[in-house]
Amino acid sequence: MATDKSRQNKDAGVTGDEDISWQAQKSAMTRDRILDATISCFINLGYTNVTTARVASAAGVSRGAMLHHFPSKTELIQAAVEYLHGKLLEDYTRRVNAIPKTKKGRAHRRAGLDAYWEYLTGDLATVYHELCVAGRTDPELQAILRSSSARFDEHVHKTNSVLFEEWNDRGDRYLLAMDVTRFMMEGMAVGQLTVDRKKRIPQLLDYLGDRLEEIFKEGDSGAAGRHSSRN
Amino acid sequence: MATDKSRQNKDAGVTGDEDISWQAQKSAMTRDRILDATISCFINLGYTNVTTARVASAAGVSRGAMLHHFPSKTELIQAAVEYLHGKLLEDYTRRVNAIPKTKKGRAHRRAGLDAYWEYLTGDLATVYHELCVAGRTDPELQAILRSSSARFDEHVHKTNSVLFEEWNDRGDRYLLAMDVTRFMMEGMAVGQLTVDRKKRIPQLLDYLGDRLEEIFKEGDSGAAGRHSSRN
DNA sequence: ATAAAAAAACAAATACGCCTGATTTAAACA
DNA sequence: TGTTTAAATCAGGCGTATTTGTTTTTTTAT
Repeated sequence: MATDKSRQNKDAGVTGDEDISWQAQKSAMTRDRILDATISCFINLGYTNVTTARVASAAGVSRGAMLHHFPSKTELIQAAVEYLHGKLLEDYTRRVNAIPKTKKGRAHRRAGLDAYWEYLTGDLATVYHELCVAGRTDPELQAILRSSSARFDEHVHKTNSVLFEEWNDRGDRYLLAMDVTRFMMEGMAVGQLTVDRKKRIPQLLDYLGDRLEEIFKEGDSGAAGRHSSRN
Repeated sequence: MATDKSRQNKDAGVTGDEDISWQAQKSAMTRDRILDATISCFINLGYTNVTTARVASAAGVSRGAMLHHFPSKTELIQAAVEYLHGKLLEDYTRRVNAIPKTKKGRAHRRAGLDAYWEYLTGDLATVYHELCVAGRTDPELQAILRSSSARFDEHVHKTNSVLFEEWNDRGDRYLLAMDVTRFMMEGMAVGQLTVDRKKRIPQLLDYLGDRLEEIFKEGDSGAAGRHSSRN
């Protein structure tokens, strides 16, 4: 993977300084187009219904061309999963950064919850969840996911540290808040897969937000009022 | 294999009231054996890797015999899903009924949480979740699931009404408690699919139990009630 | 001109549904 | 009661369709 096609600049003095040949650019473009098409197929068809022919059709290339870039389906899936992780990170950070900087304190944290919810119910996270489920009985996919998810979790953790920076020195309470948030919202996202429960979602988000405030409030006023998280 | 020839009731006029022929019994037995094998294949192979040949092999019958009972794979899946729902109900009610009758009040409700957790992390619920995920891009499976899940949800609701009978006249608070419980625990169960988080699970269950008590305590004594949870 | 990139044809494997044949059971009948 | 007939249950093979990977051919860029 990561087949860098940027050689043949050895001594071609004629075209000289072009260390990235135009052919390599085009190749990389079709490669990305194929990966994008794979993600689209994940979204539209589901992981199990993805075939190399459908991906090639969606990408607008022939199967032969695709097999040239990805010699086997396994390598295609592997590259697509890494690509998906990158898009997940970009999606998540984009939503978080879209929170107005004017929001502070509780409103800021609540906006973080909403952003996380939008992220979780988006197509990318849905597909990622589907891949995790499929990985239960697909050791190959499981290995691919495991190798990529470590970096992903680390980056999310870092982003959350920024989001909840006023709290990330709380140790156990911080972990509890993260777990409660993640699990409850993931459960809500999964539950929405089957039945439409949009009406109760806002209420549940409100409730979750209140509980998070509570978790850290208790830690605050329990000992002494240090580190006021009011803003 | 397993051909128990227990049909010497041929002329035993004493038991003459057998209006169901022994052939029908045997047929129903192989039918159930096939359905059990299908569930096993769901568990061991995953929904997408289930083929008619594997099911027949696991059931110990030939594909021809299976096609006699289930003319197409779709009908097999449909019957297996209904069968799975029945087993899910039986599993859930068995765990709930296994709660010692000596437990009362808060301890009883907490035992209900544990039972629900054991149920959610069991093989059957895991497979059911997998089917729901696969149904996203499989309209046929989605229709099958929808037609069966209604009765299932209704029965679970009834069981929960017994479990939390002291609260099932609370309207909104009851719905909130059910949603919070279900979503958070489902999220925990899903999260455990990928990463092993067994260490934090008890703490989270404790937290969830406390929040449930809190929800109804507040509703009990208005805005002031913060007393210890009594029966 | 050469080598990469793209397209298309080809071969192998798998899975589903259908068909025929064999065995067992229930019923009909002398 | 014993025999025959019909129906159900079961076993296995065959053809078709789909998918994958390989190979061959054509196009394109350097």
